[in-house]
Amino acid sequence: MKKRPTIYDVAERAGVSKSLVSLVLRDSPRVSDAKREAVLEAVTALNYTPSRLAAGLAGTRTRSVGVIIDDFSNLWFVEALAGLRTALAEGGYALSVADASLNAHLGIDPIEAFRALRVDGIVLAGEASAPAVARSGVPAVVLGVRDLGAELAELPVIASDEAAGGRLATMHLAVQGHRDIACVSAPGASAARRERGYCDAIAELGLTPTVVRAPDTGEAAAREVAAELLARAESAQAPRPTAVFAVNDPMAVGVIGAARELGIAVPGDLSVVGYDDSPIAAYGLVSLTSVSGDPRELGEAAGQVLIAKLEGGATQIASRSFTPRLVARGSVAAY
Amino acid sequence: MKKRPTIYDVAERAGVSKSLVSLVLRDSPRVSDAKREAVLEAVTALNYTPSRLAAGLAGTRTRSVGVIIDDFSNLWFVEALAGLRTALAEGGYALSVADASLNAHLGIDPIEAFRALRVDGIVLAGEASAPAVARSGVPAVVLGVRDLGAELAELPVIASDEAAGGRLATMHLAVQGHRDIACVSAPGASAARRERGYCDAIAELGLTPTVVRAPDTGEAAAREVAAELLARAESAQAPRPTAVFAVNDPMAVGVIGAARELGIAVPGDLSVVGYDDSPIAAYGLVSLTSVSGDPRELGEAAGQVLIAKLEGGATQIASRSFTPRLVARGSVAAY
DNA sequence: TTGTAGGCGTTATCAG
DNA sequence: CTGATAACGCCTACAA
Repeated sequence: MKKRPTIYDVAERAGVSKSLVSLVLRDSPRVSDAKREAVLEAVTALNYTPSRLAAGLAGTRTRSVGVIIDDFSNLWFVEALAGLRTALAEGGYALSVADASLNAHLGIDPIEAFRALRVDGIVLAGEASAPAVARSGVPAVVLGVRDLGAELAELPVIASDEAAGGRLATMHLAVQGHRDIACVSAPGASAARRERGYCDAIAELGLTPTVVRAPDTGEAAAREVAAELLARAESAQAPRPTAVFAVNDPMAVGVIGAARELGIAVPGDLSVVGYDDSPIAAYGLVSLTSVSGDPRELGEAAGQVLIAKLEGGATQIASRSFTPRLVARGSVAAY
Repeated sequence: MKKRPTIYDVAERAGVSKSLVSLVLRDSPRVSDAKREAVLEAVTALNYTPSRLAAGLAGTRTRSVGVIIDDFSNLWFVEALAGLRTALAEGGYALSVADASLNAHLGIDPIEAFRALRVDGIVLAGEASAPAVARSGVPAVVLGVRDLGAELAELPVIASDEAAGGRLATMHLAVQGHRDIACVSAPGASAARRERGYCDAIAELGLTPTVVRAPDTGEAAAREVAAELLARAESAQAPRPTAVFAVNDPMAVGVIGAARELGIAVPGDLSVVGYDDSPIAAYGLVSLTSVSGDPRELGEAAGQVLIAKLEGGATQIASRSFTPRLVARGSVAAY
């Protein structure tokens, strides 16, 4: 097994100095075409791949950024990641991702891992600890979560306005004539913001809020609490809702499932709105009206803000908020 | 902004030499407890994080492996990744992931990127080009796909026996008394293997195969072809199937959706089996019987095989095949 | 058990 | 424009 070719090998084969090779590789303008071609030829001939390790060590930066993701199984992150990649690719940055929940389970600190990698910047996607990242001293942006920690840490926050999304969903139902609109919520900062949007809208409309909180954000938990909510007799104090806003799509599917088991037709007898516009919402069997935060757009914005921070130097905080939109499908009917 | 502390700083503060620090960090046994503690104390006091860049450059390996994933949005990979992480964490390996489809779109070659990172090994998850990886000379294993390319390249393959899975699903339906069992398939190697399992089982049972292929692996495409399949009048030549095996869960949901639109009850008039046991299969609204390949177990196995290959030296090919199992839910009824 | 010296493959800084 | 030369931070013999 022969050793990898180095920049020396390339230089020798091309008949130039090592520095010239380095310049060509980072396409500096001040290189004669002849020499440049000679170098390029040598590179391909030797199947040479420059070492990022050495480059990072010697240079002032690694041109890499780390992304800390809460939970990979959330499709939201996948889209956001795609947006990030495209934005960062333009700046020539490579990105490496870490799964916060899993790494925690394994006893690994992703921030520490990224410091060891000497990443130029960090993107915090999800409800991870912004203060810890800020303390690490690595330039960072927070993607998708507007919480106190991030703002205290003075990190830019690129987020969807989830309260506005909750409001949007609720208003959509109200416009369809619904007045008994319930909210199936869950633990977590994200759910809390969506729920607050619901409450604000309800208050604004002069209606009575009904919030039930499932023990977790999954479909099964939502199905159970929804079953209870829908099964209760139509008493004067708490009439059965004619519409439900669930704080995420799986939970909305849980609500629909519960309704179906009780013989309540959707959208005939019950309208349902979800959140995130995940793939399941588009399934024919579900056809769920949902609020979309366009995670891809968020990801791109986060990448741009981070690049600006890294290259522009002392850029301002530059947080950005995006307003979600409603994707209407077949789970809502007029009352 | 002060510079990062280096191993020199730690050594100085602890009153020892740089090499001793290096030994402590890699917990070599031959270090006196007193010195060890002094070093550890200095490390935390200085908030020192060793540079993987420098370590990789100087050492004989980087203790990192790259994972090339076909398409992040496939939940299957998420589980497999978790398994990989746990297995590789035991060996002290860090892993970095690349998204094949997205990187291709951006014009980046993940193999090249990993070579630049000097990863010790590569895990190929999905239908990427095994030969190219083999050519790169980096030790690698293929996770989840048994195709010709990998075997020709003499890479270990850790895969679920998908043909067995297709067979399993079909037999399950046959045991329930179904005789007109159709298969809703799609393009791709994976679907092809599952479909072949179906065909084998059908042949073995002496039944007539009915395969319809959707243009892609999505729910919508499956819904359309299923609608056509189910709508056709009960002619002598092609009776309407009483059961359908779909090569993945979203497609199965598409089949159920099509049935519902046609007023065909599931599982009353039509039984459906999916594949992958994705989260949606467990949703109450869907309650889909599905074949499970246990991707997490696969991931762990792949990690172990790769570690063996990296540390054991000249280990054999050591491919491993896992037999999937059936997860029975509510979408199948006796005929 | 501890310390010393050399080198890993680049980039960056200066002279030519 | 081009070509030496010194870092970069660590590992790995080897010597003490």
